Amino acid sequence: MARSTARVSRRDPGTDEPVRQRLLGEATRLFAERGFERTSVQEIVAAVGVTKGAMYHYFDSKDDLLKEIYGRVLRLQMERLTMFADAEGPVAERLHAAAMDVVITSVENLDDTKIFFLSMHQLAPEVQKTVRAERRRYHERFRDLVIEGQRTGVFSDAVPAEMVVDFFFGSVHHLGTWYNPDGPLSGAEVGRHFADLLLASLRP
Amino acid sequence: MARSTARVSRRDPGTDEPVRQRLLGEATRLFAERGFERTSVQEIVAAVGVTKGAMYHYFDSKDDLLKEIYGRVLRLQMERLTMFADAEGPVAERLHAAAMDVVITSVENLDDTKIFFLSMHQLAPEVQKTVRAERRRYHERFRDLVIEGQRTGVFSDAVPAEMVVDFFFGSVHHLGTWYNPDGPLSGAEVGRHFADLLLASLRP
Amino acid sequence: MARSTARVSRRDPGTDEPVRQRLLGEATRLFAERGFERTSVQEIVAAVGVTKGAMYHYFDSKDDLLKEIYGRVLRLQMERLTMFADAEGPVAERLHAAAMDVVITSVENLDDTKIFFLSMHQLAPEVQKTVRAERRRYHERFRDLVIEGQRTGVFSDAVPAEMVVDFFFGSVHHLGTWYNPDGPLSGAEVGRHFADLLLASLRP
Amino acid sequence: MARSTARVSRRDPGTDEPVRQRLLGEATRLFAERGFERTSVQEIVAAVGVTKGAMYHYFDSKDDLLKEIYGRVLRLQMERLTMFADAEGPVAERLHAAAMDVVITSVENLDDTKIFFLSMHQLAPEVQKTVRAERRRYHERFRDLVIEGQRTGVFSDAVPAEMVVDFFFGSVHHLGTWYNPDGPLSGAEVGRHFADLLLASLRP
DNA sequence: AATGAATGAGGCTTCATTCAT
DNA sequence: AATGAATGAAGCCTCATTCAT
Repeated sequence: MARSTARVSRRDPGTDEPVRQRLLGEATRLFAERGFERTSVQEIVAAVGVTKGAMYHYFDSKDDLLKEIYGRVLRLQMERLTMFADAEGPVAERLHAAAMDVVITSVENLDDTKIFFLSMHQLAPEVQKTVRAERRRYHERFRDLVIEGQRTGVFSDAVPAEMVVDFFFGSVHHLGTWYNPDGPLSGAEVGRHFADLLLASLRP
Repeated sequence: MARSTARVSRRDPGTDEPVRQRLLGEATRLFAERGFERTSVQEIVAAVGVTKGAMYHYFDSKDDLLKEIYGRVLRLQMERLTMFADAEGPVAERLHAAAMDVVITSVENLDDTKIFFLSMHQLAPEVQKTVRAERRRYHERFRDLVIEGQRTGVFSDAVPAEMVVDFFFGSVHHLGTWYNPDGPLSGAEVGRHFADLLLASLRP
Repeated sequence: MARSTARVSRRDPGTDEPVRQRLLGEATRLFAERGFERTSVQEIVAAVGVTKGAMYHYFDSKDDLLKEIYGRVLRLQMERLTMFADAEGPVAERLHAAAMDVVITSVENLDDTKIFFLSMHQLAPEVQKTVRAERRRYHERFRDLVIEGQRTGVFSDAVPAEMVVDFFFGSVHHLGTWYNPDGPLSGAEVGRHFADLLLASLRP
Repeated sequence: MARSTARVSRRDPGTDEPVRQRLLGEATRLFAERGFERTSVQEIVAAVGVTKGAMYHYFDSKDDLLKEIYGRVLRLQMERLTMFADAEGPVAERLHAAAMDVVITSVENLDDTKIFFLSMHQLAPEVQKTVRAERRRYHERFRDLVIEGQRTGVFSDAVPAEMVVDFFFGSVHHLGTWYNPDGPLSGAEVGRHFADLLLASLRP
């Protein structure tokens, strides 16, 4: 029940009013916990302590809430990937760091991770398209690291880079299904293992 | 009222009534296409060409339809895994074959794959528990193969077997998200790549 | 409060179920009494003694109810006009009879008359177009009688036939605004006066 | 809270605040275009470029806006009728002029004409009563002209004066339904035709 | 003179399910 | 084996209005 997205409110201090952020926060928590369709607007506003009208003052619709959540996730993930991919150092190190980080971030915002693949259907077709396009760009950025390593002979090219990326991100996205924040493994530990597996599978 | 589930076992194509199977088939297609909650009973029966009464003759509820789908998937996957795991030959070969097969089967029944992780929320809590338990047994059977290899020194034990399995199945389950049957890659090709990556990551 | 549309149920005996007709009847009464927007679906079904679900079993939406009412009115009026216009006899007599009849029918179905011009806005654009087209055909049929009289010299052509028709039907349609069934004037009396005025204004 | 209506009398273009007039103007346009209920306060203020608070500063309520519109129409029409009825000259000429003028005025303020009969339902009962009373006085003033002509033998009394007036005004009020300012007919032309028809129908 | 956040009531509609036949 | 009418609960959303500033 930890509000996984608490860090988001730091995003734009000054502009973000409390109520809007609280609505987004509770919506995230509830969508992750019981799914978009099984969460009623009534439940969200009750959790925040306002009325429906307030929600419709800040958001166009229930779908709009979801859209905002997707936007937030996409923005955050791309930011972090760029940071690691553009760093200095050997490609193997950069890939390992980026891989570890996406696991850690996914675990820190586990609600977002759950929602991302559970609720794609609920987005309006055109929004879905935007999300997928943004997602593709993200994958491509990651894939380029693999290709870079393959070209320089650091990584094996037995399996196409594209597929390596799909393989890896499938694992990451499914963290929402099984990872338990109260369990024995920290996000960093899982991240290290996942990154190790990725790098191991790429050894020439 | 509960005439339905009793019949499930006689799934021989010749004995089974067409209507029941067609209902299950269309439900699977529609749940995969647009999600459980966004599919109405009306749409399912319309797709089959019968009325609601017919559906409620064969199934207790809309949830019951979903339960049947889960049952079918779990049964099939366990059957196939057992077949490959219990075969003769070196553990590396058996693991590779099982890994490839689960990909191929997931791709052949892509709708089932999509539904499995999309609709877990919709199952009644006790059914969810059963499904998770069955799923755990499945993972354990797979994990045992990895452990066997680690114990015999064929596989590295740098990463815990449990985690290797979670890593691998995350990738498999996410096939529903990106795999396109009309695309350039056959299920067998993806299966081979995935199995190769798994084995590569386990090299000592 | 007389159900002005009672005669409609004779339209298709055998096919029309009681509930559907009763819904249409109460909707007509209430739309005329307080306007479409100020009548809630709840009020309609309460007046009939069923639940909302029943209404949505027979009609697609509240708008659909209105559409049906328009269809009924248009059908009835065209039928009657055709009957009088196609009769035997001098054109002056036929026009007088048709004019009288439209007044009598408008008064007998006063609720329909009120609704017709009050609720055009509420129809979906495409339905509105259909209604207007049908209405135009009706006017043209009437106008043709005037033209026939003008061509044969029975009527003056000082004012264009088109305008004579608009002039006359404005009066007819506004009956809903002032006519009181419990007042001193019968529909036939008003009809005679209106028809007399029409014919008088057409004297050469 | 009731600061608004006091101001109505100072309608001199120079003294009046722009905002109040613009609100009334856009409200008139929108009510005519899509009906009172289908126009939201939000749409009105957006069209003017202010916020809701501004509207509630000048008007007590949305209904108050409508009341003002009715008041404006009633005042204007009575003013003009009085002008023509009290003029010099034979009654036939005065009636013809008054009849023509009401058509021209109705066409010049076509939005008002549309609203008048479309939105009567939306007025509070007591306001409705006032409007109807004022309207009756208006009709009576017109009817008196007809009676004057009938008594002096200039007009036929085959049809009661009351009915002649209802007949004529039905036509006038319905202009909002069909008259198109961009069409081939000017208001004056329609006015002449309508007045001619009225006079023709009254020929002894 | 005007804003913008927030309310609260009410509206339309969807839908899984039941039941008599 | 199957129909079709009907229910009842719940859901999303709109909107006129208020109020502190």
